[in-house]
This record gives sequence, structure tokens and C-alpha cells, in this order.
Amino acid sequence: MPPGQHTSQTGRLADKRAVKRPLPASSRRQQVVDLLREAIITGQFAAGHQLKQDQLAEEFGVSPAPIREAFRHLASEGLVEHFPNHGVFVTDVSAEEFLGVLLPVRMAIESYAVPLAASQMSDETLAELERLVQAMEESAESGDLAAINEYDVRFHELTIESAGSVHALQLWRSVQPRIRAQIYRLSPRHQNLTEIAAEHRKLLDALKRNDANELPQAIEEHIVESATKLLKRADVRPHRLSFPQEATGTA
Amino acid sequence: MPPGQHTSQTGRLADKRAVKRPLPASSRRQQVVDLLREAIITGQFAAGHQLKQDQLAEEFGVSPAPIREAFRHLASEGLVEHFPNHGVFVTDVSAEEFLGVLLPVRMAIESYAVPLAASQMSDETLAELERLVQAMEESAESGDLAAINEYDVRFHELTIESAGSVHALQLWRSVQPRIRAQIYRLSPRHQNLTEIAAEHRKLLDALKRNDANELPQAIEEHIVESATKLLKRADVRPHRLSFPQEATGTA
DNA sequence: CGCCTGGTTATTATCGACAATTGCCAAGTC
DNA sequence: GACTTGGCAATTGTCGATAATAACCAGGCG
Repeated sequence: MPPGQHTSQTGRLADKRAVKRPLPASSRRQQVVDLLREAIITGQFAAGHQLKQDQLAEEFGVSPAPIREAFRHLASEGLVEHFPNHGVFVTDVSAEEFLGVLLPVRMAIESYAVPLAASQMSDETLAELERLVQAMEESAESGDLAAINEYDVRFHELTIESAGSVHALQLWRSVQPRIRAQIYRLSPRHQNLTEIAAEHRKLLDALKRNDANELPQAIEEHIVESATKLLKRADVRPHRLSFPQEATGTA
Repeated sequence: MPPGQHTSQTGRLADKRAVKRPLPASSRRQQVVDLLREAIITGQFAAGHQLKQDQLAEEFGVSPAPIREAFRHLASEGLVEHFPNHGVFVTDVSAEEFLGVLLPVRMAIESYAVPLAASQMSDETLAELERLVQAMEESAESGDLAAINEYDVRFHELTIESAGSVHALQLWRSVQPRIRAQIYRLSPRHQNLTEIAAEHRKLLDALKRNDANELPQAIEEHIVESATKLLKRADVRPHRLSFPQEATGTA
């Protein structure tokens, strides 16, 4: 039975899991996934580079099996492509695809999940979000971009988790790393960190108010803002921002 | 090197692959994936059911390794959930998530990919799409719903392939099985098959005309139509269809 | 002189066995 | 009598080795 859905012992299990960590986190596969994802996102592996299972297995001191499973997971995040009998290769993300697909998909996911989450959010979760925003504000002061990104990701993930939608969360986890990869590619420096923190403060306030009218617009703004800022700083000006929301009048 | 991106021998490789099959298709993992996916989509495995690697390994006459990799792939399609050290369990898809996330995400993907595909579509591809629609029309005559669904999937997949966007295709392949699962769950019978074929004929005509103004609306209609028909027949009337495109005025 | 053909090697895919983890159950203790 | 604690059984996770696959290269043939 899936943890948390047990017949009678749910409480005991939930306690056990809570006492430990949210995730078992240990598992060679998971460790490999995390290491490789970070390497790809930060650009240590260039697009097109082949990842060889035996080489990585030796490098990490594990057998090929967990490496191969890690490959499948990374493929689900779109960070690598798998060609049967040929290997896995680091995927490229074009600015067009970023704007045309990844952001609209993220928008679709959060437009559904965030208002849903706001309507049923526990005080504990709100407090945790508050802590995350504070941590972002502090990291902005000290100029720690990596930390801000980490809190940013966690903020959104926790919010979407609260919506309780398995599929919204699964899809978000699939697109999120690709979006983060773009952030590292397009704006590795000179981001206005204070603005990022402020944006999340604004979103958190909207979550607290839980105004069904205001929230969808707040999410949309939040996502569009972060994207356009990113692109401006990188001097990438695509022909048009074709978010579904903006496409109504242009058709 | 990824097939199709070779340094000099591209032609030879492409020929070789074309002579054989589009996919190597053989691979125990792939076979297991296809079998399990079909079993889940058609409801042979109920939501919540645990898939055990050793049991399936024996059943299929393979070792646990390809089964485990198949699990990872099915998880990327949202058909199963993986709980480390606990197993994989068939995922449930609520009607709310179907309408709220899966369809909007599909809409976002196709809104980007289909116009892009239309703008650069080869005559061969158009001919293949034409064949698919004809096959659908024939299957509609003979009342073969399974065949229609198969052609339906292939029609959209081929279209999105033509767009040449790795990520649009990857995401589509991730959401598509879930949507198909809903089709089987909500409307296993009594679908108006002729209408489905006609819808695709209309979409194909729009693709042929490649009218940048008309196409986005045609896609939107196509997706919304299929969804609302599906829901009407199953007597499921959600509170509202919250597609991003329709949310502009409501905020 | 170019094309086909067979061996060679690098790499992936699969295997079967073993180790680790987890939940369960029963015995023991306060 | 309820709670803790230890062992038991079922299941997943990992291993190291082997088999299968496909690109590369050299030699032979038209």
C-alpha cells in the first residue's frame, strides 16, 4: 500500500516518516539523479554530451543499474534524451521552447494548483512558506543566487504539494528542472535578487488572503515577471511572448 | 552520438533506420512498458493496485531490471507512483485533475507545437496525416473505437513530431497516456465515432491551409470539443472549465 | 575507384543472485 | 492491559557478469 494510505496504521507510519525526513533521500539512484541533474543544470555537461553508464558507474562507485534508472528519471525531466542502444545525451533547451512550451505549461499547472492549494492550506504550511520567503530575503541581502533559487523551487513545490494533486505535482517536477536550467543559462549573474524575494513576498500575501479573484492573476504575473526579467537581462528578445493567456487577442 | 546527428555518415544511418522500423521497438523494457501501459489505461489494473517487480518479472519471463526501468517510464507518464522501498502503485486520475491540469497542459503544448508544425510540414507528413484520417473514417464506419483512438494518438503525435521541438514532444508523451486513460474510463462505449473522425478532418484541413490566424483557434476547439463531449456522455459536469484561455475575463 | 561485406570494438541491455530496507507480528515488560 | 522491542517475512534496491546491439574499419569485389 502506498505510504499514507494504509488501512489502519496510517498514523504510526506518518509519524515515523515525519520524524525521519520527508524523503528517504538515501538511495544510490536518487543520489545519482541529484548529482547529474545539478551537473546538467549548471552546465557542467554541455548539450549533446553523452552520458555513459559504465563510466559514471565507476566514477560514482556504483553498479550500472542505478545509473540506468537515474537516466530514465532525468529523461522524464527532459534533461537528457535516451536513444535505445545508443545512449543518453544531454538535451538542449532553446529559448523558443522555453517561452513557447515550458513556461505556458508551468503556467497551466500553477494556475490550477495554486488557487486550489490556497483554499485548503494549513497554518503550518503557510508558516513554512513564510520561513522560505524570509530565507530568500536574507539570501538576497548576501547576494547568494544559488540559495535563492533553491528556496524559490521549494516555495513553489511546497505550494503545489499543498494542492494535493498528484498530477499537477508530477508535471511540475518534470518541467521545473528545465526552467531552472534556463535560469542558469540565461542569467547566471546580475539578477536583481531583491526583486525575486519581493515577488515571492507578494505571492505569499496573495496566498494568505486567498482571494479567488486576485490569485490567478497574481500567479500569472509572478511567472511572466520572472521570465521577462530573465530574458531582458540576457538580451534575448523573442518575437513574441506567446503565453496562452495573451494569445486571445492576437489570434 | 545521437542518431541523426552524426558527423558525416548521417545519410547512411538514416537510411538504415528507415529501412528497418521507426523505432527499434524490440527491447524487453519497451515491451513491458507497452503491455503495462495498456493494462493500466484499459483498467485491467485498478487505481491503487501495487505492481511487484518480481511477480511481473516472472510473469513476463524477464529479469527484474527491465521491469524496474519500465516502472520509471510509467511514472514519467503519471500512470504509476513510485514510493522508494515500498513499490509502485497505479495512479488515480480524478476528473478535476483531468480538466484542471491535464487538458490545459495539453492545450499549452499543442498551441505551441501545431502551428509550428504546420509552418514547416512536409508533403509526406501531410499525406501520412491524410491516411490516418481516412483510417479513422473507416474505423468509424465499422465502429472500432480502439482503432480510432490509436489513429487519434498517432495523428497528434506525428503532428507534434513535425514541430521539431524535443520538449513539446516529451511533455505530450507524458500527458497523453493519462488523457487516454480518461477516455477509456469515462467513455468506453457509445462515443460518436463519426464525429471524432470529422473533428480530425477539420483539423487536418486547417493544417493544410496553414492559416496562422485560424489554426490556434482550431486546436483549442478540437481539444475542448473532445473533452466536453467525453464529459457529457459520462454525465460529469464540473463546476467550470478552467482553461487558461478562458480565464482572461474572469480574473 | 567506389561500394558492399565481414570482423572488431565500444557501449548498451539484460540477467540471476545477493544485500538492504520496511512493515508486520508476537513475545516480553511496566 | 497497553506499550515497547526484537525477530520474521516480503519486497525493493544493488551488484558484477554476461549477452546483444550497432557503429567503425579494413579488406575484397564489381
